[in-house]
Amino acid sequence: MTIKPGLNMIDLPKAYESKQVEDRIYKSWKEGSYFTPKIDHARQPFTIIMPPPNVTGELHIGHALTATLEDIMIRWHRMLGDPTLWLPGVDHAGIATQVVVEKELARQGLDRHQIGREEFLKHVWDWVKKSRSAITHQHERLGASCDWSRERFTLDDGPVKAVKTTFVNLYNKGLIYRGERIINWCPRCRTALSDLEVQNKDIASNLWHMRYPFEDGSGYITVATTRPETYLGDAAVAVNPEDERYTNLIGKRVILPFINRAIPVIGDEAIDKEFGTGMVKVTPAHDPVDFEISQRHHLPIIHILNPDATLNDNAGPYSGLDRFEARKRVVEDFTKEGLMEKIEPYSHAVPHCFRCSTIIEPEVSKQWFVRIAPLAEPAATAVRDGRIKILPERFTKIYLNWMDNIRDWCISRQLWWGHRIPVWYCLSCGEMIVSTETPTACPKCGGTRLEQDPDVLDTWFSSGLWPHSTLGWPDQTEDLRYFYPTSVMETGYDILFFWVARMIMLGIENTGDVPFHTVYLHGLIRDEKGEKMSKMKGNVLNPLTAIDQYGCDALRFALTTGTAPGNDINMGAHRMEAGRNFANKLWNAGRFVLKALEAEPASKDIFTDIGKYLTETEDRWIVSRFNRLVGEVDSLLKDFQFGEAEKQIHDFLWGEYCDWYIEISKQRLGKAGSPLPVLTYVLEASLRLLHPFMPFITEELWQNMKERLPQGMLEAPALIVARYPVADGKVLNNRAEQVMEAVMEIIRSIRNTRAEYKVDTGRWVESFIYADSLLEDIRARSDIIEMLARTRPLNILPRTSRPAKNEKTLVAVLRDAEVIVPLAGMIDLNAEKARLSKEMDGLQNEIVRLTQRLEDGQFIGKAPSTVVEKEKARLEEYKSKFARMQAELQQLG
RNA sequence: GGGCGGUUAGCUCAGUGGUUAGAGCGCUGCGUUGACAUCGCAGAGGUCAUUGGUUCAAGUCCAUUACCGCCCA
Repeated sequence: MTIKPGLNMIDLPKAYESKQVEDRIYKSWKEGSYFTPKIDHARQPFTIIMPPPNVTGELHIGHALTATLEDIMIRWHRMLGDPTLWLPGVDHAGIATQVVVEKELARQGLDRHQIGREEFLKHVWDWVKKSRSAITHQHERLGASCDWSRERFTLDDGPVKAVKTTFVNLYNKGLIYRGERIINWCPRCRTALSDLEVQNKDIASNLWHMRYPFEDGSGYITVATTRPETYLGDAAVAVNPEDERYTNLIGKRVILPFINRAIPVIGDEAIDKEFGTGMVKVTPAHDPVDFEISQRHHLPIIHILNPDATLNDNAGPYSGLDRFEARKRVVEDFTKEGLMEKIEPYSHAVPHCFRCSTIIEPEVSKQWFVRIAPLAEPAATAVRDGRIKILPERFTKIYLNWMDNIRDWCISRQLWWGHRIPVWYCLSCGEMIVSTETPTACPKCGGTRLEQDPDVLDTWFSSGLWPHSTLGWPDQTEDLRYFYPTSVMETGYDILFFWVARMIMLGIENTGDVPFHTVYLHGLIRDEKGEKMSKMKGNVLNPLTAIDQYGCDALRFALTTGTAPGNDINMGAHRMEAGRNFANKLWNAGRFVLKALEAEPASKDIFTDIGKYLTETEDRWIVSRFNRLVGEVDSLLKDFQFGEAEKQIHDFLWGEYCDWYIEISKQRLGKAGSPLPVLTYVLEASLRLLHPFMPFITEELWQNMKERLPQGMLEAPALIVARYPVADGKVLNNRAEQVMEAVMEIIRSIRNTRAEYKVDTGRWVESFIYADSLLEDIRARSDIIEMLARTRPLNILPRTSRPAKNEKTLVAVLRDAEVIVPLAGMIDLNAEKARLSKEMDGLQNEIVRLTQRLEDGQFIGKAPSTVVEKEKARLEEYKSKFARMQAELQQLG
């Protein structure tokens, strides 16, 4: 189908109005079904699985960057003709969503425990429905050309089946186990967390030196700790067995004050002799290192905390207190009794919940774990041997370092929202049943009183299956066979471990093949001052607000242009203004050409035979420059350098097409030998080149152009499915480029002179141009020089006819010409001489440098001949220029 | 403690060994030229953090120091 342009020429507004364009264009793309690929087994597909945004609420600016970069790749490949799939989806986001819905309930005065699990989940599903449609809408606003017909949610039947199947398989292989280990407990979320979900922050605190009296009354020992309240759970005091100060103490017993429990002094190599007093309290239930010590010495594990981090009955007089209040009281009591030897300021890393920033309690707990090393090894190998390439490359080392030091992954969460662990316990005989199907009876005793494990899985467990679960795994679907392994995984570097690493591990485990061939990691978006965006700081940039204000294409431009892969981006109004201004510039260039197309009938063979319309030097120049650009953009895109590619397109359109070609074309428009075919050809192809980056404005202009051209000239029904430009080496034209460089340089030098001497804008000035090898070519374009430099009469003469003496004139010595502007009575002769001398100094330095280089046998011998030739040419050019300047200087007297 | 990144114009940043290092914004001057003032023309502004090395050639590669930031423990 074709897209009807929204506006007729007469209504084409002077400024680009994104609001009049974007929704209409997006709708037309959807109606054309352009986002859904056609499976073609003769062709290699290009596939991106979109990182599923959390269903917690709205997209933020980071999602906008993800969507933009992925859309650029997707649109580019679609235009290359590849079967292109971009599969969108949403993540149920266990903790985050549960927290959001709990807050909603709290506003209504409700608590999830009051309404029960089933009722609570209904509320969550209501939330999910609303949030999903909001996210879809936002992606549409961003111009995301993803295949909505394949959209997935992590709690859809397919992904659920994938999760259960994976769990059961890993369990049967012995790679999932249930055990009592130290985990990270968030007392606010009231769930276990994985090591990755913990953020360590340095906190200025104290080191408390506490005295424990010996049981036999022979004095006391002193231990140093950062958590004095945990003394209530101490099972021993440990010293390094090689610490001569204390070896005699090993085997003695000390009393824990106030609770009067006796514990032994033990020796263990893990103790750092330098830390504190060299004597360390051992709290097995609440410290990872102490837990390991307790395993080695068979110490009892004494829990002192309730799930909400109040102290339990083991805490004796302190039971019922909050952990921080307990700390205060313990310190007070020890101090009162003379048992606090000293308190010294001490800064150390304290674990915090990544989600709610509450201080985490390490805690021994019975949880489900993935035995990860057997999965990590093939995942590391896949990157080491290049089956998966990580960009920017520096992240490879970070990835491998993490993989090589990986620790078992705690996957159970004490939440209600998520994938329920597919494990049942027989209440009759205690048998554990691990199954993808809900069992009806215990296979061991036949009992029917079965209870499913109440916990759910870590959200990242299901995310880790995403590239294959979305395509249908464990079923061998056509999509899975055709699109897997996918092409690129594009996401932020902040979730390299959380997500990318786990997708690689689980992808290889489940399918035997890598989930994607390339990992492209983008940076974080910061505010204009380079600070991290956060709701707390109030410096967040809402993508929809930005789109409303500047337009989608402007936002996309701001997010991707002039940025380096993997680097953080400072975003703000200035960048988006630049994007909007560029869109407006392009819009007006389009208006100019479209208007001309309405006035002049277009030739039918513009796009098939542009060669015959290249009548003037500037035509050959712009077409040559454009095709150079196409080649450059092609190699940049292949190299994932999207920002640089976009910048070059921008520079060409603004700096060459608009600033020069359009200006020059005005003179010939509407006459015989009109440049309209060239204007049209270059604009049309430029729109195709730019389309992946700025899809809306390019489509709108392209449709407007299509409507104004004879039927069939533009074959594609829409720009989104038009062919991406391919560089045509036959139209590259060095001579045309050299001549135009000279012409532009001449124009600039005259304009420069006019500005310097404040010649009125409207006034014509006479000028003389002396040239030799390019003389005829320059003379052929004298009308351009006249018009753009406002110079008349313009005398273009051979160098041989240069008079021996000037009057007081202004002189510019250029690469291929000298320009003389006689401005009688206005010239400051001394200033002119100084300017020339200064320029000659710079030139002289270069001449010396180049001469030395070219006399250096090493350089001649080792540098590539093209470089040597280039340098020789430069030297000649500089010498010539220098000599001509010298002559001019003498003439000035 | 280990690792990584950054340090380039007033600001924010590109620069993937080979012209006298670029862009956007800001700044200065001029401008109502029939695409565009969301614009045009012209201009000022840099010892590419430091020191040393590799190379015919270094902003670019290697090492060092300083400062800033991030990740891991």
